Amino acid sequence: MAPRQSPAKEKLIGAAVKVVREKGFNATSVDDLCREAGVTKGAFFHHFPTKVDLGIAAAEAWKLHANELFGGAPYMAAEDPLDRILGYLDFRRDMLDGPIGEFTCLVGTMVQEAYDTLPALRVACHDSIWGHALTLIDDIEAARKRHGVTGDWTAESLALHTQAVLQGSFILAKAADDPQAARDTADHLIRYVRMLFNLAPETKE
Amino acid sequence: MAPRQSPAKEKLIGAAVKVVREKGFNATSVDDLCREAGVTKGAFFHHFPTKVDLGIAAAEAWKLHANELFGGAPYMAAEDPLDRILGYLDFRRDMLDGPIGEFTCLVGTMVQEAYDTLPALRVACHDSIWGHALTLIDDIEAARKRHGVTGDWTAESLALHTQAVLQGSFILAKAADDPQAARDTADHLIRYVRMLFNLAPETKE
DNA sequence: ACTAATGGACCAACCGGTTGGTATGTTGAG
DNA sequence: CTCAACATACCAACCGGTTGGTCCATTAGT
Repeated sequence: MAPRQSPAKEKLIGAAVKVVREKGFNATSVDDLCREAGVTKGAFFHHFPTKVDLGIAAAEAWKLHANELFGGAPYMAAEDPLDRILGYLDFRRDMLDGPIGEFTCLVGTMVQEAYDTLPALRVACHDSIWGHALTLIDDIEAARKRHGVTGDWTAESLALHTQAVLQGSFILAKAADDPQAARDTADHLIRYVRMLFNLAPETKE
Repeated sequence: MAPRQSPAKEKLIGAAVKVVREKGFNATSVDDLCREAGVTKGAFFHHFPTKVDLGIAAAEAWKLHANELFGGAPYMAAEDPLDRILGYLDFRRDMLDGPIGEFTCLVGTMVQEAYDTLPALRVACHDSIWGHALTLIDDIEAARKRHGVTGDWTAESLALHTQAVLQGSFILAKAADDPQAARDTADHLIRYVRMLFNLAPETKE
């Protein structure tokens, strides 16, 4: 019983998350992944038929990781759904610090390389991004009702917009080799959401 | 004199812009580029010492292309700098249509793969993005003065924010294999800028 | 309880094709 | 004649993936 997933498989997924975020999917070789995971090539192809399949598994693991990380964060305990949304955005902004490979998005990186050439991986990245955005929609809708906010936009499009801004902020951070521009753009996003909900601008500390 | 740059060089840069946008930098081989450009490998390495150098040249060409395209657009004739900004954003949104590889950003794609492994290419991508954002700053600053808008943000950060949102919208379009989500996020950006300048929401047609 | 068969996890060595890059030649304009 | 602009042929390294096998825990037969 207790099948307990084989350690090599988990180690390879973890290695993929780490190395692909640094080097991209195509530039990461199977040997790179095996070296990082501390397993042999035989083990790799025992668990994954192709390199793309590991990418897909990593995208799925990434979605689970995100939903666990953000679903269990302290701000999720707030009673007002708007506070949960603003708490989420603050949390995302404050994450934009330290080494760039440690706060950027695995699936956003992969889908840039895969969208036209590796359709199965593209779908896995889509599911990962949309799956995370989905967790925001209910709170956005609830906050809208609670605070009587109307406007010509949908909860889904705003949820996706937050993800787009964050993905774009990662690109700025990578281009500048500095997370400051990413934080600035996250601040604009926060300002926008506050304006949509008729809140005063964030007070500077 | 009119040295007229050698045709093979121009053709290779054009091929790089096209193929790298579709497949990414690493997945694009030198042979791919030569085939697309209709030149031989000898011509390639006659003009570019390495593949990365072609990437850098393509990033520079991309910046020139962007500044020409947006600098010469009709909305640039508007007298009010705010109208130029809003015209620019509308133009960017309306571009989000057709095949994905034809409206996405070359340097945004490349820098995702290059930021940690190919520093020279990362710098070229940075210069390309920042160089384009720079062209927006003066209008933002002028619009701010003209319309008496204050607020806790800088013209530079807003210019970069517009680029981040667009880059993020490309990722959504690639993930979904559909530009609709990209247009929706561009609409949020437009709504945000209008709110910053105290304008009423865009009227639906 | 002992054993033989089964099958998943894993490994080292290897394979053919592709990669970025080079060496050497050819051509045509000034 | 010279020199830039190409073209042809080639190479060593690396790529994703395959091979044939070992180790070992579980299970079925007796």
